[in-house]
Order: sequence, then C-alpha cells, then structure tokens
Amino acid sequence: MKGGKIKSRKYHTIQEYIRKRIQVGTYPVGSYLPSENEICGQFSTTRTTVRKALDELLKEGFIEKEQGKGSKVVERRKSLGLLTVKGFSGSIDYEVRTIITKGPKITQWDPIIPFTLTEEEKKSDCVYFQRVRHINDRPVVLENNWYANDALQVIDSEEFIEGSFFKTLSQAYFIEVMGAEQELRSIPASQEVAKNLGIQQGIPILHISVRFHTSKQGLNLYGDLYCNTTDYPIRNSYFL
Amino acid sequence: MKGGKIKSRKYHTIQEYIRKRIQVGTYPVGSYLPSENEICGQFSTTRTTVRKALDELLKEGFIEKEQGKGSKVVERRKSLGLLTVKGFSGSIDYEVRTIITKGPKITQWDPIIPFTLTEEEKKSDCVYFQRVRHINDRPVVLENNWYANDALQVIDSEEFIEGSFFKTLSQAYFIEVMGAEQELRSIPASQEVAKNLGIQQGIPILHISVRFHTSKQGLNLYGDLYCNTTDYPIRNSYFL
DNA sequence: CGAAACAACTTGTATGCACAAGTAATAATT
DNA sequence: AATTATTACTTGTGCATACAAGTTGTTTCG
Repeated sequence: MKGGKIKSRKYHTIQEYIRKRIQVGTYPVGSYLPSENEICGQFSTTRTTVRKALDELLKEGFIEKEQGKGSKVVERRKSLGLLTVKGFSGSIDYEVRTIITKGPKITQWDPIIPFTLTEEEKKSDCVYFQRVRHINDRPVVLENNWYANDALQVIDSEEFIEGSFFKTLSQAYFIEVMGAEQELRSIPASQEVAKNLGIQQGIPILHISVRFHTSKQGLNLYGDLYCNTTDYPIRNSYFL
Repeated sequence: MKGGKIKSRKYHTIQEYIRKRIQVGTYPVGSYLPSENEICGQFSTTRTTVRKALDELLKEGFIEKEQGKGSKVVERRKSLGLLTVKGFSGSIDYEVRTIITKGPKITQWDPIIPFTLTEEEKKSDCVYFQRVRHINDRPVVLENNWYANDALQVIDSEEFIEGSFFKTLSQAYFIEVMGAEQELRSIPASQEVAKNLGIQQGIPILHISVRFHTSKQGLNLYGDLYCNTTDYPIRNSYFL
C-alpha cells in the first residue's frame, strides 16, 4: 500500500465519529450533543481539540452552537445553498411527492450534461434515473440524474429512504454533498417536458444543470432539471 | 448611551483591522498577509487569538490559507454563492459592461418585490436605480435595485467604483454582503423587458428576485433581475 | 554542476490551564 | 407566593507552550 496515507488528526476522528452518529440518528435533529467536556473524557483529549472538531461540523452545517446550552443537531439541507421549490402563496401547506419514472439503470452518459466529465467518469458506465416531483398532486419538476457506476453501485429505487436519493446516500452510505455547480437557463418547454409536466409546449421553463460534489472520492452527481415555476418558484438562500 | 455595548473580543478587533486593510487594498488580492507570529507581535497576543481572527476571515471568504506559505487574500465574490453570467462557450473572453439606465433616486417601494419589508424599511423612503448589463455589446441582464434610504444615503452613479455598486459599498463604505435569499422564475419577456434586452416579446426570460443581507445593520439590498439566458446562462456554485 | 541536506521560515495540531459569559434549575430571601 | 441570589452546568475567549508538517532558499557534498 502506497497511496492513501491517513494523517492521524485527533480532531478529525472525533468529527467523523460524531458525524456518523448524527447521520444514523443516534443524535437526532433537534437534540443536543454531549457537552464538550464529556467528549473530552470519551476521547482523552482537551477542549481545544474537541472544539476544533465541533467547529468543522458547524462549518459543514450539521450542528449549531448555543452559548450556555450546547451544540444542537440541525437539518443540514437548510444550511446548504440548495435550490428548493417554494409553496405557492409562501405559507400554505403543500406536499411534495416524488415519483421515480425511470428506475436506476446502467446507460451511456447523456451529452446534455454541460460539465466536463473526469477521465474516470468517461471510462465508467453511468447510472441513470428520472424522477418527477409533484406538489399538491400536480407535476412541477422533471429531474434526470446520473452518476459514475465505478464510484457507486446501482441503488435500487425500493432502497430510497422516504423516496429521497440524497437521504439514502447520507444515512445508508455516509455520503454527503459538499458543494455544487449550477447553470440556469430559461427555455421553452420541449414536447417531452410538456408531456411530463402536463403543460403546453413552449411555456417558459427553468432549466437547471447541476453537478454535486460529494464527500466520496470520485463521486459526482449530475442533474438535469426542468421546473415549471408558474405556481411554484425556486428558492435559494445562503448565509456566511 | 445605553444600547450598543460592544464586547471587547480581541480576535474580533484583529479581524476587523485586517478586513479593512483588505477592503482598502493595503493587502491586495493575491498578496499574503503578515505571518501569524508578526500579527501576534503587532497586537501583543498569542497565535491562538490571531488564528481565530484569520479563521473568521476565512469563513467570510476574504482569505485562503496555505500551509507552509501563509494566508492569501482572495477575490471574495468567488466564495459567495452569487449568481453570475457565464460566457457563451465557457472559455472565450467576454466583457461585461454595465450601463446605469435610471440613476439612483428616491422613489416609492415597488410592489414587485416579493419579500416582506421590515417595519423600518416600510417607513423609510427608498433609493432606486436600474442597470443593464451588456456582454460583448449586447444587452443580457436588466436589473432593478432598491434599498432603504434610512439605512444608507443616496450614492451617485458617478461615485460607483468601476461601475460596480457592490465594490463601492465594500471599498468606500466597508459594507459587505453577508447572505442572500433568491426566488427564480422562468417567464415570457414583457414588452419593457423585450425592449431593454433587444429581444422579441414572449421569449423565455429568467426572472430573479433577490434580497441581499449586508454587514450594515438594517440595510438590505433588493434586486429584480431579468436575464436573457439564450447565449449566456447564469452560473452559481457553492462549496463548504 | 547537480543533488541532497540543512536552516529558517510558514501554518497545522495538540496539551493544559484560567476565567468570562450565558442558561437553567434550585435555594434563599423578602 | 414572588422575587432574588446562588450554584452548577454549558460554551466563549484567551494565554503560554510544544512539536508536526509544508515551503523556500541556502549551503554543503559528491
């Protein structure tokens, strides 16, 4: 073994230990982590090191800190600058239902992807699936997804936790999204898009091409989304 | 004086000191800050405190750290998840020219803003200006901007540094963008938008409503953008 | 001359300690 | 009973120190 020398950074092992326990639900969202001093005891270290580990988890959006109280586990999606659909009037309840229309299967890379694939990805087969997201039982987003089969096995659609691919990656494979690049375009709905979203051909559609970078070496997730923003605009927010 | 008790946090004063020197160009983009030990000497403190200050600047996107070399000043825009126009083929050079079409002036708040104004903003007058961004001498983005006059004076268009409003805020007023909320829609071009962007009415246009939060208390910047993404898609990326 | 070793810097990780400041439940006082 | 003070926790800030690890230029050696 030559490559892959792992520096033993104490704060990093603590960080990974806590991260996994958050992912599997040992520390559920809303709960508080053990106090810094308790963690010190468990790992025979000092608060400086523990605080460094917690700082990293803070930066990654897993926890929030409250002086005098503790470190609280938070819903991570909110801390990412991800695009999300927004309810019609902003306050009414609405239910998002995701239907997998083309099951995960091995295909060729689609040339519609506007990002340059890595050499490893080009050489690999590609896993593809398509989903339609419904809000209040009306189709709103048509989403195509690809990833290199060399980097991750085919995950069966029945395996999806709560129908969510990202949730499955996190909880079952410990893979997290660490960043993304996106390209946004406004285009007229093609025949296929119009059919899937139940709208007229030519209606303005928000086209999003996205590449997600993950915590797993070599694994990028590619997305090609078509959003009908007539009733449900796309939201995005970020904060330092 | 009652309100506004400022806790004396040593790392915070160091952080602000360095931030200002970056903003005014004493530490230009690409240069290296003084070493941690030098800063320790200047402020009669320890590396722990200096590193905390640098950590904050790192989180805010002002610097990058390179082990063995130093802390480098970087172009901050890149670290923010801001939307930017992308060149046609991705690699060709293109020049963005911004023309102010309606000079900064005091008006009423425009009801098109889809965010809830604060009470202070509602009570205040509103500064408005409109710009058109050209790429390779063709109009691509029509942009309306508003902010509360109570929070910031009217800045004359001649005062804009390199034609950029945000650059002016940073370098002349030390105000930085700390976050944003955005709403994206795909809409057909209205008559006014079509006229300003030199396109046919009805062509799909990317409509972006944005609220920027700033480092200045009470100051939000509101934007209403219409982008012709036919030749120049909008880019956005974020990383943890 | 070229390569290896070294020295002098930089940032990264870690220990150990002390006290400030915020929170929450309990005890003491009014 | 209601208010106040205390106490025991939590995280936040800061000092002093040590060594690891990465970078760069210089010196030494073959």
